[in-house]
Amino acid sequence: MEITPVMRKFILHWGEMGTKWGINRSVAQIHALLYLAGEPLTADDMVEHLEIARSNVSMSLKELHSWGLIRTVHRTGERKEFYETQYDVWELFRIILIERQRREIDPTVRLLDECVDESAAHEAAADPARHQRLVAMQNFIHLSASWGHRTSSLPAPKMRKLAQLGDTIFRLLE
Amino acid sequence: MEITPVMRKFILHWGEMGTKWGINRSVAQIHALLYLAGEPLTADDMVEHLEIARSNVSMSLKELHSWGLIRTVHRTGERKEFYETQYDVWELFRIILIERQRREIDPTVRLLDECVDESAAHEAAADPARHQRLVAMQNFIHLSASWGHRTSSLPAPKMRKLAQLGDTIFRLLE
DNA sequence: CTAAAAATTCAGTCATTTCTGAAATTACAA
DNA sequence: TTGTAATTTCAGAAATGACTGAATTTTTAG
Repeated sequence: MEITPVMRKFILHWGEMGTKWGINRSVAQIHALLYLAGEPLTADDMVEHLEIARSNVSMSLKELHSWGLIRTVHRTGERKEFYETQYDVWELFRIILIERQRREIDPTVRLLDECVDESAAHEAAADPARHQRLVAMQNFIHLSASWGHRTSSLPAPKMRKLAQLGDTIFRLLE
Repeated sequence: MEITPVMRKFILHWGEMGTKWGINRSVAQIHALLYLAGEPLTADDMVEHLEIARSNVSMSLKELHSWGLIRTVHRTGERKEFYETQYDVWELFRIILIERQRREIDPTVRLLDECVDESAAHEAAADPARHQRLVAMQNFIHLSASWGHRTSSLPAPKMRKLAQLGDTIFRLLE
């Protein structure tokens, strides 16, 4: 497997994009590389193509594993481990949605519930309007979380279908 | 205006959340403070409540301005400037959506279009399957961008309505 | 078992981002 | 104008996050 100019371009952009969304550059680059490669790669392949340290690859693979974005593949007659990602973009989207939900949205839901409860108990009387703003934010986050959960529990083909329903959905608003 | 325990809790969490999504902690905290305050505040208020340097506040306000998330308010008889944010969560969501679209999604659409074009011209023949994966990613990003643009050009009340249409929409999938 | 290969861990280094304080600029009241 | 208050800028300090290389652990072929 060789890196073509287009692959390099995509991988570099994906890495930058990752950093803007709170994802480590190496992690994003490795994922992009695996997606484009289309076949399982070894850690040493990644070292060679991305020019990063072996230990960095190891840590990044661990991270990708914890996200459920890659799996380890064994090849008969090969001692090294190979790593592979999902090739279905909708499946990838689903996995990332689930994880961000679990790591960031759900804790925020909990925090806002706590804030609203504590506010109701001790602070709402002193400033009802502020309490209302907290509740408004709570509602927003709850609604977002609900969309996230429902969407991510859809199988990938249904998610695609939902996304392609754009026209129909926006027509409902008229 | 005094900072209550609930306000402090919310502001600190918002700051942490910001860092996980690529937004500077001080910027997120200031925004949270303004949202909860419910009234325009001066830069010195922020220095006092968030315990950060005046210059940091100044830079962060500039950043919030560039996102269109705050506006400057003048008070008669007051020499200082006051700053205020939107209090409508849907309006806030709309503004953030537009900006992230403009800064990150749209450039990614462009990059993927370029990648697919260059691939078609020079690389697709050598590896048609990889070209197809690029196209799949391009479609995904285009679809996301389309949703983003349509959603963010909806007025806030319609956005809320759309979000609350969850049940109806998911029933369309059955 | 043993030895070599592969993978992982982690302390320390490097790079980037964030934050500060001093200085410069701008705004405005007198 | 002039002087003072307010704001902004920016160079450098501090903090954080990313990455490396050496050492350790795990795996497996012989």
